[in-house]
Amino acid sequence: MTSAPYASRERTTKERILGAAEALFATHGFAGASLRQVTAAARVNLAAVNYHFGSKDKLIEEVFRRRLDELNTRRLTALGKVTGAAGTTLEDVLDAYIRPALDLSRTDGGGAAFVRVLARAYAEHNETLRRFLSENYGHVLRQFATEFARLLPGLGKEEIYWRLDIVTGALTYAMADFGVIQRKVDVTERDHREAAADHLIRFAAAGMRDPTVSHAAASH
Amino acid sequence: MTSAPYASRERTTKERILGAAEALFATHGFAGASLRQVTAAARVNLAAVNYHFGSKDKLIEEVFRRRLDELNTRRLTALGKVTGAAGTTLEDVLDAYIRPALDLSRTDGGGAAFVRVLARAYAEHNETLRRFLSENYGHVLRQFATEFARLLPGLGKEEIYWRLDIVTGALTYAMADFGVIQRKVDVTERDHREAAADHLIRFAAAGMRDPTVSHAAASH
DNA sequence: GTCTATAGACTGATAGAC
DNA sequence: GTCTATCAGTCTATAGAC
Repeated sequence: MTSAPYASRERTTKERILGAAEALFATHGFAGASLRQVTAAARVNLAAVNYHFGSKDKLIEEVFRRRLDELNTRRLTALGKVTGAAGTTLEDVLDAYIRPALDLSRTDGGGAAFVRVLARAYAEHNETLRRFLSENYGHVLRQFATEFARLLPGLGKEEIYWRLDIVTGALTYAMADFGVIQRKVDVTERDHREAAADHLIRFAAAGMRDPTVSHAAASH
Repeated sequence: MTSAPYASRERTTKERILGAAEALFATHGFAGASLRQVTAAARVNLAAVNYHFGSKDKLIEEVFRRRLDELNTRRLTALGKVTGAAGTTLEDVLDAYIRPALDLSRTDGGGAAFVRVLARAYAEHNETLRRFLSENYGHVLRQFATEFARLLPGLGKEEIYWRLDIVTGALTYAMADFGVIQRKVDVTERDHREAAADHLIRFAAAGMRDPTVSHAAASH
């Protein structure tokens, strides 16, 4: 990492702050990264954050919105391409759900940092943030659930959501590169993520397809 | 939650600090929870943390050690009971891996808070902490991998680790209760976690058992 | 072992010059 | 829109009385 990768002079002050904040929130967390660190990395004045965003909390919100809007759109576009088609497989739908997320994590210019910010957000367990995510992603999840239900007619709606939730957990973990599996020196970052996506999609497909239905689900 | 649940008078100052720290780190993160908040919740003096633990970082370490030693032991005990037996199924081994973790998350007296601390630790991506976890858990993971390899002779060692990593991701997510699935009012906390464990074990079993081997794995 | 008091550094936010 | 200077508050850590 170079000393000030977010200070590229063709970007605006606002964008530089967003980029620097994303990287520092990923590394140190929301509480752990100070506005002084952010503005120093962005090579802007300390007062610029409050001028452009109003407060630290508003800055955090903007960091999320910028990436989530894009991921949102890309997932639905991918789903639209396979939905309703005759030969659509479970793997196709899982691919539409998983791959844009893992692609984002290898995007140049901050995407890789953002997925770690997102993982932190889940860990934060913040109610305000959960509501924000649910409001912005709720309809995406519902569209995917509908398509899964069509492909897996043996499973009830509730069972579909349980399984989709497990997939999301494994995906979040994989995106943020939490895993114990260390990339080997002769494997590129890109190939490593590709391998992770393949493993995840196959694993998820097998789990989703499992015909067994838990008796515990009956209690709901 | 009562106003000062960790100030019970039959516990020592040290234990009260650990309990309060666990709860506050879960809610606000390591950087977000101050020693003033911790000592206030524990109803001890501010200086007591530095007297008993030396520093905030050492306190964080102790919060981890206390719970991980127990989880470690319980997983290996559970694995020992099913390992090598004639009728042992994949589900039995997964149960030994998953259930102690989810049990911990419903333990009275702080276990539920700790799993959120653990999830935060993963999100922190801290190298020191990763080494700490790897040193303390590496051998546990290896023992489980060996047993999975015995039950799944069609899969290579590397494939086993990829899949175990996915299971760990879904488990971490489920433990910390990140999921979008909200517990319904007529379902107890205990039943909800039981349902989550059942779903997770079945899903993981199907994923682990999948005979398909990724072509991407060949690049390793 | 527990307390008060405080050092010394850092925080987010803002007022006001340019 | 960007700057300096600063306020008012917080933080960890420690010295020293009891």
